[in-house]
Amino acid sequence: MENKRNTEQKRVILSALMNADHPTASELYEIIRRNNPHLSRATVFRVLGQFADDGTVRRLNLTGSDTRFDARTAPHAHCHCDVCGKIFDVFEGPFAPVLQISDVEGFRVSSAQIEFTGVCPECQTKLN
Amino acid sequence: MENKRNTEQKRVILSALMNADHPTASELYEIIRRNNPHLSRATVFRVLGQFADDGTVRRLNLTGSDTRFDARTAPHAHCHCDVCGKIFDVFEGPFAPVLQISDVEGFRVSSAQIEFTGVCPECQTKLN
DNA sequence: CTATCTGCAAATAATTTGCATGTAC
DNA sequence: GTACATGCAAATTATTTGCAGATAG
Repeated sequence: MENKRNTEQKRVILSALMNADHPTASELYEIIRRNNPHLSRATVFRVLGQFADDGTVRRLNLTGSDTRFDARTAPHAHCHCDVCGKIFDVFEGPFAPVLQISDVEGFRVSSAQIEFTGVCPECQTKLN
Repeated sequence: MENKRNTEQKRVILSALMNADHPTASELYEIIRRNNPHLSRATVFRVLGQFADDGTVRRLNLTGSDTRFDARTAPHAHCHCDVCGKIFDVFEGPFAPVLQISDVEGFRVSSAQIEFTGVCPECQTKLN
């Protein structure tokens, strides 16, 4: 029922998301707006929601309350820096197998999210 | 600077949270309200925020956008059922070591969150 | 053509804040 | 006594929705 037509707006939104760093819907809207003043905020929310529902993008619920979006759909974890606020994608590591778990005590798992909170290498350096 | 005084409201809020199931601030407010009609919604938000900041409770960013709170501070993962919406705490499992990771590619980890999304055992039974 | 989409503005819902009063220490 | 806490209502902010006009297929 969702996301049936290929529109200019959808192309612009997806392309902007691929070039952005885990933005919220509003942040992405502000970016898009510079080159597409007519594309509305409601459309950004609507289209991101559709994309998330049909698996084109991932919806992230990270520290900081606002929902963020990620165009990278391959399983990966996120590292959220408390200092600079940046979010890093991490595809490999000892946690990787957890992203593949399909059963937890009888609970049938369809997807897993891992978020690490802390301080990124760059901010560690600055703090010294 | 935060959470300096031990007030009746803080005691009521913490006690209600310990008996509730990962509620949002508003959900907890509705519960508390039944027995404490004078305790205000703003106080619930304010106190939960302080408790989260000083480590008394955990702030959860799970699927569903609204921030939830958890009085269980020991490291554990969450399983979120897509069908009934219930959230289950899971303390043991192959993912447990991930909750102890302190370094991810140079990123200094202070805390980790793991959320599994899927269908709980009870809902699996109902679906058959 | 016509079912979908979009833009706009108004509506919701969550969370925060200002400020006067209350109270823990 | 005084700094901190609370209640209330108003303010903000994020997100959703209704609807009329635009457009993909």
